[in-house]
Amino acid sequence: MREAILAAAMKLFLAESFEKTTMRRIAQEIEYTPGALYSYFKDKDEILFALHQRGFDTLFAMQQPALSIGDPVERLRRLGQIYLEFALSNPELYDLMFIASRTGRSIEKAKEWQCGERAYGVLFQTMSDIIAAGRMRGTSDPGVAAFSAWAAVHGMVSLLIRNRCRMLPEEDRDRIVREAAELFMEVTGPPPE
Amino acid sequence: MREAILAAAMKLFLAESFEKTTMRRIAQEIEYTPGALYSYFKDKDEILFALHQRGFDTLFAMQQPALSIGDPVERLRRLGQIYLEFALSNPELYDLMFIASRTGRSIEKAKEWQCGERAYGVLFQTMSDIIAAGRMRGTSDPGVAAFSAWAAVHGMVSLLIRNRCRMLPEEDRDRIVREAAELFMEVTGPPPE
Amino acid sequence: MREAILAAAMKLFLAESFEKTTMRRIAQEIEYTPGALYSYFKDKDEILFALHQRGFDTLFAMQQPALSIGDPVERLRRLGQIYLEFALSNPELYDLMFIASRTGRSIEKAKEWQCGERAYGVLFQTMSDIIAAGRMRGTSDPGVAAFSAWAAVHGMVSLLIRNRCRMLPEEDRDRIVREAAELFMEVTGPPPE
Amino acid sequence: MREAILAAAMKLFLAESFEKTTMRRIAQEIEYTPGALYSYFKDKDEILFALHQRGFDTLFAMQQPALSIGDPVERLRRLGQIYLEFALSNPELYDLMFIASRTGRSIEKAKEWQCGERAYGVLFQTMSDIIAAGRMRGTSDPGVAAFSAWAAVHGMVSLLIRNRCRMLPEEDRDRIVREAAELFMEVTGPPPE
DNA sequence: AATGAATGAGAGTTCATTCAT
DNA sequence: AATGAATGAACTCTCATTCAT
Repeated sequence: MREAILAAAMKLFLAESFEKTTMRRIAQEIEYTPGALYSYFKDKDEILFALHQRGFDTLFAMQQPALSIGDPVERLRRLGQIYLEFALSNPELYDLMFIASRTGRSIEKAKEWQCGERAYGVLFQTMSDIIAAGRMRGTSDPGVAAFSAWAAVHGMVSLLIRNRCRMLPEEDRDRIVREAAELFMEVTGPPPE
Repeated sequence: MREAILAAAMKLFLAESFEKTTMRRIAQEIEYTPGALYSYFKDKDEILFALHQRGFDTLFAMQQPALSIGDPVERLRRLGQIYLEFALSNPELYDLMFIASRTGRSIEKAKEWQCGERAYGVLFQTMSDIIAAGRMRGTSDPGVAAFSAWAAVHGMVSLLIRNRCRMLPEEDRDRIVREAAELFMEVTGPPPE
Repeated sequence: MREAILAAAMKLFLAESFEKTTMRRIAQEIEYTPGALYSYFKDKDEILFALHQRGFDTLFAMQQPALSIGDPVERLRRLGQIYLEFALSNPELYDLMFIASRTGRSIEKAKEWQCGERAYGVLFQTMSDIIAAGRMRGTSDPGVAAFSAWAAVHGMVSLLIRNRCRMLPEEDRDRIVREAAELFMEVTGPPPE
Repeated sequence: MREAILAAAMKLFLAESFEKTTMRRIAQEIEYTPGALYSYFKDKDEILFALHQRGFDTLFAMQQPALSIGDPVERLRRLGQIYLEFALSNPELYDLMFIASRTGRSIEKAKEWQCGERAYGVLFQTMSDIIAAGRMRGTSDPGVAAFSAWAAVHGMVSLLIRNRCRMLPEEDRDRIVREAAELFMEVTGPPPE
């Protein structure tokens, strides 16, 4: 039942826009009255927050298989692919998680980004490992490296999602994204002898 | 006269926020009535679009000094710095240009991104030069290289603007951004002998 | 069972406020669902009305000890004190009984003020006694005297409850109320020789 | 124009109740859309507050002729009559001023009761004069005396307005009110020799 | 070219109440 | 007798927009 509401909310995110996802429309979508939503969620924020968490849970689950990869460079490559896969197959969810303006307090709360930070932690650890292995070219600060890597994939994804890539021919986008991600991998170097 | 309207709109944009830039407030700012705006602009979209273009003009102007830098790697570095500078000192405007959902159809029009593409062209050309000079490590496709570079800076900026960086200590952000940008420069290599 | 509902409603009434006493909260208080209330009371009005009556019962009970006071002037004084005590320690209930606009028709019904009139009867009788004893200064009409006395205390109470007494220093209110009530007693005179 | 809105608001106070006077209904009354009201008043509070002030202005104006009465006891009597006259011929306005629950902040503000305190000041001064002339029986505190007198008339009026006087025969009410007010005058005494 | 007045749609939210189960 | 789920109407307020003047 909460399920149906969340599904409707998500659908509206996708079809329309973040700002146009109103309580009224969600209700209309599931053919209920607006008031009914308040039996399941305290307010609009709580709906948004639930979607949010759902997204992070999904992302985290997708990351798991990569964690067992021993070579940290290879692990980074795989994490990047997973991130892209997640983002491009759940664009509206990604939008909510990483792009949308925060409206309510729910997203401001400390708790909220526990999930976000968990995912970030995975990346940070991988970068530390790469640096420790002497395989990072330009920095020895894992914070810098992690942010840089995250930004590289987020940048691509968010340009695509918010449709700022008209200059990339539609049919080449997949290839370009893949190769651009691979290009970023050049910041890592070969193993030292 | 359009000038005054746009100036007022821009002021609100920069000072306050995207959502608070209402027709009422723009009108109030220039001490006119809301209705008066409609003599100069068809609707709110058209004002937004004009701000848009103005943003691109500014960015383009800021890029100019870099164009005369002979070494294309150095030119790329400078272009990146300029981009960051533009974005971080005009966050609301940057938001409108590169992040905001397109609300109206005016921004959907083909014409729209002529300006965006002009700025992109500068980057593309620089990447071509780098590749031609044999200084790009991982790719020989200037489209891939340009997109990758753009995504790297856009990613950082948009995470910052939309406030997804709580894990970065406030006081380190500037440094981290600078170093992360520099890290990306590692995708370029030394000149071949 | 009705009992529990009324107790909960009364609790909310006394603790919070008239407007916050909603069906939802009453139900929540007794850990039932809102709908359940409708098995015991036709509607919200009926609950309000029952509280009403309960208030009058309480007031009437509080009045009892005073009735045995032989000296009617002394009895009046005591009745006034009791009235003030009741009102100021149950302000929300007093509000419902004597100030609130009648919302539903239940309170409009003739029946309703039987209880009110019973309390009034006590006062009326006391005034008659005072007049009969030749101790009322300005009138020989017990109706006039009773209304006047009631109005004197109700006036004070209702100004306090509805918060129109900002000009009285907070710390003096109790004293002023007590002395103002005593001042009214001056309308009675000494026993004739 | 503001006039029409205030008139409609007042009419609703009278016909329905304080709480049922909504923006929608006011708008409907004057056959406008709700939004239109916001051109003339910032919000609902401001409408209420305007009515409020209007009431106090009227009351204050009505008090003026009495101020020149030299004998303070006579002046008090006249002020009481004026108060009753004001209240009973503007019951819904009186209700708003002295009975209605305060909803918004406007009535909470300090400024607000300047007008109320002005009217109270007139009464306070009169009581001081009476005490100075040695004509007050039971107290020498003008604060007590003023509050007591105010409460006496307010009590009568508010019982009448909120319709708690079913025990008074309709046709006797005027007389009873008049005589009850006169009875209160007994708290003043004859001039000392 | 500009105003003043007004519209109409829509926002989130809350409430008393109903009714099949 | 009681629940769970839902309704429908109401609330205040804001906004882009229109249009006669």
